[in-house]
Amino acid sequence: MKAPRNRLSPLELEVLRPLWQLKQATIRELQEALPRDRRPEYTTVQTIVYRLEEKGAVQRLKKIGNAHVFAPMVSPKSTVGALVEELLRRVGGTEPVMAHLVETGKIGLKELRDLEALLKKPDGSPES
Amino acid sequence: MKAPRNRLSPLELEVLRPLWQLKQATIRELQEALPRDRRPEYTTVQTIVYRLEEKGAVQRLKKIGNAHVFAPMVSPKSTVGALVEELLRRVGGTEPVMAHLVETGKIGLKELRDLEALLKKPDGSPES
DNA sequence: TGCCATCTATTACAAATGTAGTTTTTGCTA
DNA sequence: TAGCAAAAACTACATTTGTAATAGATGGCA
Repeated sequence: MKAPRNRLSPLELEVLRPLWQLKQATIRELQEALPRDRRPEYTTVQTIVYRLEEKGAVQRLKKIGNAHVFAPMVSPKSTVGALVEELLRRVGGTEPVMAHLVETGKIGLKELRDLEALLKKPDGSPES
Repeated sequence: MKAPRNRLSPLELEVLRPLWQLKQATIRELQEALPRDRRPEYTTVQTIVYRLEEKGAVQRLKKIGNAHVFAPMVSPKSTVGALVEELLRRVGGTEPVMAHLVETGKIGLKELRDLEALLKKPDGSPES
């Protein structure tokens, strides 16, 4: 899976995320996977899915009953990667981001040590 | 300085950044502060500055000759903070972000140790 | 086998964003 | 003080995004 042709809008990403979880889903399922508060109408989700399709981020996999089943064509990893890279460009590098994470306590000693340990070990054992 | 009323678009942030550096500047100066490649027309920068003004992110400070001088009304810290927070929401937490930074080598052992040291020391000595 | 619930496909539209042209004002200089 | 260069103000417009309505197709059940 590679990066989608275009950047994904916030709502597009919101719809894509449950699809990563479910591996494959209908529009109805994607709509219902969204939190009951900010859950758009069915046709809104439909529009978003169609746009994701145009952007090459999802694909029609098959049909069940009269409903299409969609599958993601981009991985969480590459998508998140692109978003992070974009942020880094926008704020001017890694440093301000790390500063924020540390200052707000989102990253603490424990997390840092975990990462360090992870770095010293050759590499990704848990191929999640 | 608090967070601006609304979120800043990418281009708005690009224009705001040199203003943080310069502390205060005219539209012309802001335009010229942008990299020669992607440098928009004067009136484009003007529009962006006006929008930043509407959003409460900058303010007219004074007039020099016939030109207005603008000053930032939001700090880099709060603005970057908001952007990072938004990213975290969008990708679902700190972890995927850190994973990306480590995997791409943007954060290495050295950086981790620096941060650790920084965390153990009470707090920000270098009030940059 | 016909009907209805459910989908699909198509169309719409306002707000935000990027981009810039045109018109009006203004301050300095000859 | 008149004119001009530069800036300010205003207007414009295509694209993207969020949001959804409507019209047309279809498959399963009575």
